[in-house]
Amino acid sequence: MPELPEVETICQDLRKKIIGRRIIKLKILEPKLIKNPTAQVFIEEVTNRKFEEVRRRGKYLIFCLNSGKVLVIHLKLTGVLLYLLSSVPLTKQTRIIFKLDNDYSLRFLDRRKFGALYLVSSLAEIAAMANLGPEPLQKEFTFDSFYQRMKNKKRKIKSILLDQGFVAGLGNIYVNEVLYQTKVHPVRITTSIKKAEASRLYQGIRDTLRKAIAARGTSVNTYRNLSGERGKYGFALKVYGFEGKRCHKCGGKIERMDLEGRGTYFCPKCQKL
DNA sequence: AATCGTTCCTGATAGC
DNA sequence: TGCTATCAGGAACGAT
Repeated sequence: MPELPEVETICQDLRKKIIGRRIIKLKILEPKLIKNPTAQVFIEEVTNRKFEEVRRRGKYLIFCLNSGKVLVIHLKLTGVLLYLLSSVPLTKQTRIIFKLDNDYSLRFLDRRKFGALYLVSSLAEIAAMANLGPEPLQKEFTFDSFYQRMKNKKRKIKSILLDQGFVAGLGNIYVNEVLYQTKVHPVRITTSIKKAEASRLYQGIRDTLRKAIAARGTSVNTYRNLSGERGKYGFALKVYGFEGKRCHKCGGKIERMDLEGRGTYFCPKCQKL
């Protein structure tokens, strides 16, 4: 599942490849993925426009076009963006193709069709984006506000870290890893979290995200970068997907529980309730 | 306010 | 072997 480090990796690669490029043809094989205007209007407004800027906000990719409109893509669970020579044969999971003015295409693949594309005049038109919390690697994400906002809620720590309105960009893999690293049980209630623990969480979030970006993301599943390569952070994972395996800190067994529909991995000895 | 269940979807896998 | 049921989960949504 692409989370902040994966989307950031794609974003960095996109900047190098598509800035200044014109979209000369757009093929939508799966119109359902276009959430904002109709697929027809989307095609009309994207075709012949140039990519001027690419940015990331949370898990959203933001493409500013030279028309002033903004294309937004969320990869959800299985979305993949590939920059390929247009002559490369299409694969089965290809859903949308942006043919560029240089023999290359930007292709959106999505095995499970959960992805979402929008074309808007302002990001505020996308409600979920308007409600996004701070960017964890930016200045706006301070320890004081992180701790205060946590204290103002009465929720499970794992739920709140996954909440995009609390902090933008974390997903299930990195939240499991951060909680394990910092020895905080996923079900701990935010009001009971001590300042020292919150501090470890805050640092852990930033540290983990930075390292994962440096490793170009995690490819547990379908994630691939723009060139179709896997991220290397999967080798650094310590709990996610390790049910029944030994905890490398205490030698105990990693357990898995269901928390609000998400696979939740933890070491019951290191992460006490 | 917080949580729960449901929906979207397909491929991998477990079980028979 | 080959079928079918189950599971994975980001985020929106409605209900409790």
